[in-house]
Amino acid sequence: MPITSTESTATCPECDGRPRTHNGETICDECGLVLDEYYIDHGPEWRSFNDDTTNSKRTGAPLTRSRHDRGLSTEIGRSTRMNGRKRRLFARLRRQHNRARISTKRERNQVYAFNEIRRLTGVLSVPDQIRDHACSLFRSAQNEDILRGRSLEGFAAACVYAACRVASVSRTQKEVTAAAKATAAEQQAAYDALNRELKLPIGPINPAEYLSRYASELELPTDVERCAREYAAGLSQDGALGGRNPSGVAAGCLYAAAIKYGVDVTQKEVGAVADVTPVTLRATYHDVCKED
DNA sequence: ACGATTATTGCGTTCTT
DNA sequence: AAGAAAACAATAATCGT
Repeated sequence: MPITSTESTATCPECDGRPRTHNGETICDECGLVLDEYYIDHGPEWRSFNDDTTNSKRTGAPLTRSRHDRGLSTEIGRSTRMNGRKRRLFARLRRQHNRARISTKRERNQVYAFNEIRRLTGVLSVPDQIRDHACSLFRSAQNEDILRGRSLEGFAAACVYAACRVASVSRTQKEVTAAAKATAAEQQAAYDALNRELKLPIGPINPAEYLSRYASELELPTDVERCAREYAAGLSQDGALGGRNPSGVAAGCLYAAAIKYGVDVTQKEVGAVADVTPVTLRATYHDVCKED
């Protein structure tokens, strides 16, 4: 999905400036007013696999927080004024209608979740392969019936996060939550369930997974990044990072490497991109200093 | 619920200009 | 000497189990 800045034809209600949509947010150029929080994808609809559901229904009330039975429902009422053939006919209709309704609801959920996953992977700019994996995770979740009572948005976010983890292209949970419609708690609940039921092959996060991303955000030279990678490898071999925040470890190694190469950055700056405080960053920085 | 890690805040110290 | 950055300590919050 392209992450582009596009001009909108409408003008900002506050100052008549030109709103732009960027990274999923529509923001006014002039006054910074956020007009639309969510990314609307006008691209061709994307379906995951060669599934045979060709006649998807896409009408009806918009899904809210998807508890199991919210959304549209049409019941065929029971009447005492019928009997005999007619009564049996309507019983059959009711049965079939309910079956059909459940199947379309399931499909609608899937379409909704896929769109959300698609939006998230776009905002977080992760590769298409991971996006597809996230969708396949969601289908597995549906098949295992672990969505019941939990929010769709949470599962969408959790699937994206999980797909990143298994592909070793980690984003922090915070990063995903920030882009997601789900709350942190919903995402957490969904991710826990996903992990528990599907037994995902997820090990501890290697701090090195964050290095290249942080390094490029700080515009550090490749020498520094490579050096930081060595530091991280050394620390993990010594087992010096039990239980530490991997994001903080990455930041510490990056900072240490930058200092060594005489690059001018502050702990505060490095901490900002890694979303940790200078204090936590310092902990591994000191460990690195002890190494040599 | 508990232990460890991390965030936050405040404050004296060190380094730079 | 002044200002910024790093260091340190205490307490609150959070996380993993």
